[in-house]
Amino acid sequence: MRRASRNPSEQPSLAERIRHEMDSFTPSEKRAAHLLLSHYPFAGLDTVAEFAARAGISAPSVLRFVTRLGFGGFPDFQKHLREELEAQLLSPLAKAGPTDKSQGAPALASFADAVIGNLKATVENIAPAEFDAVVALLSDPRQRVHLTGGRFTGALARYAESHLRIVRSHVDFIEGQPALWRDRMIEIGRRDVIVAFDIRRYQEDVIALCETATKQGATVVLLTDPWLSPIARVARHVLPAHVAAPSNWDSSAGLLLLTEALVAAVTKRLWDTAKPRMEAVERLRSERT
Amino acid sequence: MRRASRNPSEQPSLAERIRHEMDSFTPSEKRAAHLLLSHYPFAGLDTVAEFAARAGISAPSVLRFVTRLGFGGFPDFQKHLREELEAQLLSPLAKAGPTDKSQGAPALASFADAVIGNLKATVENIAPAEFDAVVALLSDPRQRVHLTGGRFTGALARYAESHLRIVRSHVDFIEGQPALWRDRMIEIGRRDVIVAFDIRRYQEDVIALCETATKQGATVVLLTDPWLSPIARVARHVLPAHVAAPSNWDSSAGLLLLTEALVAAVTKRLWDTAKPRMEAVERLRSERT
DNA sequence: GTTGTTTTGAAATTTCTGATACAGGTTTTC
DNA sequence: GAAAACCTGTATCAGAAATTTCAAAACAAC
Repeated sequence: MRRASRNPSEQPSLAERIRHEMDSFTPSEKRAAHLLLSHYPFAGLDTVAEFAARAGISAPSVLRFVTRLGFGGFPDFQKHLREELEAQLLSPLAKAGPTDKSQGAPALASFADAVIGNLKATVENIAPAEFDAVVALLSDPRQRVHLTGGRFTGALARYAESHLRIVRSHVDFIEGQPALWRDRMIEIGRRDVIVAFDIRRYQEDVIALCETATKQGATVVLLTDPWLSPIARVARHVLPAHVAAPSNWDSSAGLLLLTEALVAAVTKRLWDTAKPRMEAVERLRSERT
Repeated sequence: MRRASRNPSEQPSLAERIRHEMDSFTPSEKRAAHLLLSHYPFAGLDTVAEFAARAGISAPSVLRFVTRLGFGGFPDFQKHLREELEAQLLSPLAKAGPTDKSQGAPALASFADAVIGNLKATVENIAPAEFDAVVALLSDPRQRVHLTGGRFTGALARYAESHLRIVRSHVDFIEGQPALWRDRMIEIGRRDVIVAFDIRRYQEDVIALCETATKQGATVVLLTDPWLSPIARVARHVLPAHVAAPSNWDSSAGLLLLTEALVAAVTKRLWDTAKPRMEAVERLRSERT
């Protein structure tokens, strides 16, 4: 056990220790640990009863947890949290070096760094007017909205659909395979919006779908990577997202960010009609149970 | 709108109020006030007795002080301090993003800030051992991997499936509805891994699926929010992600981050077998064209 | 299956904290 | 200078919170 320096910038934070010992905990202890880490350290400043209730375990389990961490009792534990918090808040260094990426899962941390970089780059490269125009389009109740995507991005289209379909009507998901959408195309026209997700290894069938829809007079919104899918040629609006990651696969986090931001904006804009819809859905869900 | 503006720059801090009302305090109250301000807000987080001793006054005087500030009692007072502290500590993240949110789409920029904050918090709260254990599990060719999720998170499960299915064999997606998976359960056993996505408004059918699978001897991996789905009780591994966003919906970006990081790690680990598989898929795709 | 071990929560117990009543002292006011 | 109003601390109480005990349940090993 080497004796680390006692300098204030160093943080042998309790959180770190917990993370490190996580696998040696019992199931109940893990629940306590997760709760604490998720709201570190505030979750631990409540009473034992409150903490136990939030973690979904019993009070004694909480006590055993803190004892296991080496504290004499719950008050001791809380005192430590307070002191740690105070030290961290007072130390200006703490703010400078936020993430202790020293050890642990370097893979996860560096991956996250890359993704965060993507998000920032994505936001900066989006034309605000373009974003707003898409929001306006998706908020127009007269338009019918269809979502589609490729092998991987299809999941994002589904994600968008599952939210939008609650917020407004006339929302659906179109499978990528031509055989599945060819027939529908006769009904597609000026009042339809196609939101297409398509990134590198652009997918023929999605491209074909958008081209066909455009010919019918539909409006195409494209979410793609910075190299732009060929769909950009026919798309009315294009929102590119950075996708590079330290992986053999691209990261879709930027696309998800745009998707969620769009959904949030549309929900806000249609709030008067969206709210009762959301409540109705909630009611139906509870009835089923 | 019940809640006053949540804007971070605003500071209706209790400290400010105390400073303002300072001259209307009695001598004892002033001592209490000074102590509190000198170590704000930590001095107030101790017990009444401790606080009284440090301030050099009696416990009842402390009680009168907090009552005078408008709190129902000492616990109320402490709760307020904790909440204020928490809000203050979390806000720097929001400010951190110096993206030029001045113009056009402030919605997008602030949304991105919140998401980035989520990602950081998510990474910090993941136990490396837990992450690694999940990677090992998903990299085990003897295990069969099944992915599932709820209304919204189902899309993430599909996203994971579409990647994993290329990297390794025995990967599939299970629809949430019990009618669709009940039959399959007879084949689920010790050699099966269920990766479940479940966030707030935890979904009964997904919970039921995991419980059933656990009884059959399967291993459950759970990706959830910090409040932990009930599935955590039966899950072998739990990876929580922060989901709060300035929206009527939660953000799944943290879950996506974890998903992509897992896929990246598994791909790397299984690279020897994954590479030929990926090439084969590529070949098939080009042939079809 | 059966046994031994570990984990867990309900309930009883103990400790301690926050709250209150009251009396002594101080300042204010006429 | 006396009375009133006001602070303040001591002693005490009520209640809540942490802790311990113990038996049931889950789990693992055989």
